[in-house]
Amino acid sequence: MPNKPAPVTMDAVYTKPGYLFRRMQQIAVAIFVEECKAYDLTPVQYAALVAIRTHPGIDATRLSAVIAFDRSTLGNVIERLESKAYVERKPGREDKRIKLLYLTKAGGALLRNIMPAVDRAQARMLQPLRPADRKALLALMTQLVDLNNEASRVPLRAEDALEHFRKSG
Amino acid sequence: MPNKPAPVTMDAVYTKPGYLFRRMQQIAVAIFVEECKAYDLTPVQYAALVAIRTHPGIDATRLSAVIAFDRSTLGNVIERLESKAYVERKPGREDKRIKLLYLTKAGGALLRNIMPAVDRAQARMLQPLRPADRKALLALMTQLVDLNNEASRVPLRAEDALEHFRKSG
DNA sequence: CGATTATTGACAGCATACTTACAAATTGGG
DNA sequence: CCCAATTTGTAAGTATGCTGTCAATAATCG
Repeated sequence: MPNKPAPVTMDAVYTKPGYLFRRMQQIAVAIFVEECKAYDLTPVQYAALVAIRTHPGIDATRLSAVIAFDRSTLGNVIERLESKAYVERKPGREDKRIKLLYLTKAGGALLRNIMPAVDRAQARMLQPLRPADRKALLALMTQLVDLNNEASRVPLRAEDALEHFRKSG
Repeated sequence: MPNKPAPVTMDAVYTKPGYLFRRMQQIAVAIFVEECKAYDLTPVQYAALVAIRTHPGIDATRLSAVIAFDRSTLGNVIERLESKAYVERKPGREDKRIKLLYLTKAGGALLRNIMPAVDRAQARMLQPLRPADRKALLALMTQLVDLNNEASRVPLRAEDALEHFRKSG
């Protein structure tokens, strides 16, 4: 029996969810960076700043759970934010291992100023769709990300992290 | 006039498309790597192999357009595929600058063998949704990626690339 | 034809994203 | 209370994904 011939098209890639998610992430980052280039801030750095503003005095491990980042990656991200003077690290009083994270004044000001650019970026990502389709896509993505949470190596642990944080903070 | 107080929640991140796309990409890669770990192949390497199978003798620059990868990144990807003996680089006859890419026998065999694992991975990504919602999400993502094609730094140029490739190939 | 321009692959550098490993510090069980 | 297990930050290693630049080669225009 002859083997099936190799397909001539790229459909094994183009029509698959994995490719579409990679491609859309690529596009989303490009749009974000373009809209925010006056502030020299990446999407990841923005998310970290928002999380630190929401939870002042959080430590790096809990922060990684709150924004679903790898702990190792986050170390470098915080270093860059610290070198730009948007974030401060202070040693923990009770636990000498941890370093508590705080926004500086410059960090808080940056977050306030960058908001319009971030909003423009987020709007542009869905702009090509009709308003009803934007809502539908957002709802489906929210659902899917939530239901697949445990599948990623660094699941989002917003609630757990907060609870633990309140105890020791 | 008092300023608006800083929000207490992470909604400025969690509910935004940028975050959802990053998160879903993270999840998609984790699922792909897990299903394909017996083959030690990443999603990017898989896409490159499929593209080379579809267009034997393509050069690196055209390949980057066919899978919407950065040209610089692609160099390293090809190096890894070459060191695993899945891909061969041969100098171009007419144009001495280019290096033509071909699948090796091992590369072709790998692609055939890995297909079930890739299919499992792609299915798992959408698994938590109801079938109708899977179709809807796929359709919306396909639309959005296509309509936003020019927004990314490395737009997909499947047709252009192919045309140019036929001329000189 | 000859000079400018464009293309190709390579390299360096920065930023995410993950793995494993490690030392220091803390916590829990016996 | 002490030892074992755990937690925390950090580091090294690999892999994407982007920015530049560069030299060699091609293509084009005057």
